[in-house]
Amino acid sequence: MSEKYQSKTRLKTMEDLAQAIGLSRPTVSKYFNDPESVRASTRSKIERALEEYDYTPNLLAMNLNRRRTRVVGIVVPEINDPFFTHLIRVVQLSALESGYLVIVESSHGDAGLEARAIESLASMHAAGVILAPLGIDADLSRLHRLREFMPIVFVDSRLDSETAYVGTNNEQSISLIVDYLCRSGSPPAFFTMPAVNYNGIERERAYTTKMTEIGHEPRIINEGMPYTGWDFEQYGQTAMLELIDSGKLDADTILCANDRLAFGVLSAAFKRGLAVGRSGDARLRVAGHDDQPLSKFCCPALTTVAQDVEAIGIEAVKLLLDKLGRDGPAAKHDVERLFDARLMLRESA
Amino acid sequence: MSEKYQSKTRLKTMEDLAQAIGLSRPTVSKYFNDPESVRASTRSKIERALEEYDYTPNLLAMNLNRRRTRVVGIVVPEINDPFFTHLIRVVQLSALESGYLVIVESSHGDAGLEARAIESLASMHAAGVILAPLGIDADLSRLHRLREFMPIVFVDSRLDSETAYVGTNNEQSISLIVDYLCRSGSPPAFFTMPAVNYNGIERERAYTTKMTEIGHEPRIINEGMPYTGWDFEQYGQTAMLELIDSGKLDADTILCANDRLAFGVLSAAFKRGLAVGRSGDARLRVAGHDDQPLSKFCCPALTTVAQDVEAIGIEAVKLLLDKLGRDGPAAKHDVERLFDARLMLRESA
DNA sequence: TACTGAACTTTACGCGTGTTAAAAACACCG
DNA sequence: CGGTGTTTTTAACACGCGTAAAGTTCAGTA
Repeated sequence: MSEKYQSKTRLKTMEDLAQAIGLSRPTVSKYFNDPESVRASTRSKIERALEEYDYTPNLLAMNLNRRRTRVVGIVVPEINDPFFTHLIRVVQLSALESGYLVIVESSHGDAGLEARAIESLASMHAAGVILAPLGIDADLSRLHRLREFMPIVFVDSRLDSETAYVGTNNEQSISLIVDYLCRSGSPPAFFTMPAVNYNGIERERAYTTKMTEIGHEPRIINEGMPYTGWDFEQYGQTAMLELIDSGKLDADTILCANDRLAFGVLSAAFKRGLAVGRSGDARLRVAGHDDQPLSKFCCPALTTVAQDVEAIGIEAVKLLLDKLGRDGPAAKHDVERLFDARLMLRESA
Repeated sequence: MSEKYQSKTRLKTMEDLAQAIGLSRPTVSKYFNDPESVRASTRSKIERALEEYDYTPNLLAMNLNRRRTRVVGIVVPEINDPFFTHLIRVVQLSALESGYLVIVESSHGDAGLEARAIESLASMHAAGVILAPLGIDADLSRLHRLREFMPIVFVDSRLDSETAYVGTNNEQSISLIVDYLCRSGSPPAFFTMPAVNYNGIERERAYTTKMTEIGHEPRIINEGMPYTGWDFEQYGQTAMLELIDSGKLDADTILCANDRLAFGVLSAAFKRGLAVGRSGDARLRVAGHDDQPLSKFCCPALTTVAQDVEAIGIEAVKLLLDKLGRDGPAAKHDVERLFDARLMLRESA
């Protein structure tokens, strides 16, 4: 009866709990799967018992023999990237509300680990997976097979045009920042990102299209300085230093394909004593894309466009859970949901 | 026979696989639990079949009825913090090598979620948990009860002196950087961190002790500007701006309790046109603690001490797995393993 | 060849819960 | 009070694999 946690007696199985209440196990089981499915008086009996005893249903056993498991996976290519951790956070909290267990897996940039993570989720009959794919390196045919019997929602970067996808409208976001940059100064050159996924390609194309459309010459400033991998800041710094030192930096304004590149670019400019910003004495403007947590603490604070991570995460969960509702695992015409980005006007451009 | 993945026929249960090979299920089961435990000829038969068929054992079923589960949890207070994501990465890769499934949980700064995460791990009889506790807010008595029947290794911040702990030797790390700062310029004032866990307390104490020891007056520069929460950069910036604007900034050198505070401090200094660094014209030096991924891309690049995250993660896993080896879940005299930090000399101090 | 120990098969139970079908108990209503 | 529809109980099987015991086959040795 005591309110203190430590005095609650621990019950191991649902059977024990049922017996302590004076109900049958199936009834208690029904309660756990949907509290509304039992009579109100029964419900309050169970809930009173849950106050008094310390019982947590065994997640492994719970999900072993369900028609639809209450497990969803989220697989990200890199857990060191703040964008993905933010996404994980949103997905986890949002799925928790619907009573789902979220299994977080990271590929750590390795295609083998990505495959392994998905395999592992499949093995436990996860109800579905939210997948931010590695991109270029991912095993497409394998994913397509998986899609047959496990709902997948892609986020961040899409692999094909058939599967459900939630992400940022790169055309809108790039257009937004290009517009702003052109309005407020000289048209931007584009600092493109290492080819890890289709975001880079999409954004570069969006840039080119937009620039042409408004009558400017598009220019990729780091053309022919190829690099693959997720070490964006380092690449941004190295490439920018090379540009400055070789005297080939012939742009007043640089739009980076993502903020992490911009961090490197800003640090290179600082190292070489190049003032960045839109104030009088600065000769260079730098803008980014994504609005990472640290972007507002850059020196100078980074002007960028903010992806609506909250919306993306919540929508991805919603979409996945919807797919679970409809019984057919693979609907033919899958949804695509793109969210607009917001301009974050700061000091760097 | 085809090498192509998509042509492999998928087998659902271990029984199916055993039958396809012509072995009994228990033998195949033995193989999965320890490939060395079956005859070499049998092993190669199984491995050939695994090439030919697509089978992954069901993780839920596998761990439901084991004496010791092959599941370990890692619980972190904040998944948005690069230190923890790095730790997760190391732990995950290291545990994977030993055949363990790692379940990643984040408290998202909330004590209720932390309790829930641990409860959930306990419910699936996780073999053990690596826990970076929320700290101040954590429910100590609950954790002590848990410790009775589930091995726990604390990392990053300790809760008591009884339980296994792996972390950084804050005395050494602070001593190291204080020494350097005193040697190379005026003695540092200390920018302490919000009271989220014992790291802050330990580091502040280490600072005071060291300063006294070498004959300098210790000074906490943000004394009386209290704040709780994990939003370190923002706090660092706000507090520093206040210090500058009120004219109370009477220090040449600032040692921040962690890098994230330093990011905020640097950005505040930049905003106010205060040059930071150890070059001629700079009047202020700033140093940090942790060496986060972005620290080398700060403007100026942040001088700091690097925690040995790799070593900490690997040791935590090793310690946990060792505890699992010995049968008693709670050894009385638990180990404490502290790792030294390395000085990362950059431009900011 | 007989012997011995290791490896394997057979058989069977267990893990903790989901799920079902039929029977029993209950609540509500006229 | 009897009838009706809803809840709950009972009983049983299922999920996929771990594990144990006892019997069988196999390899290597005396």
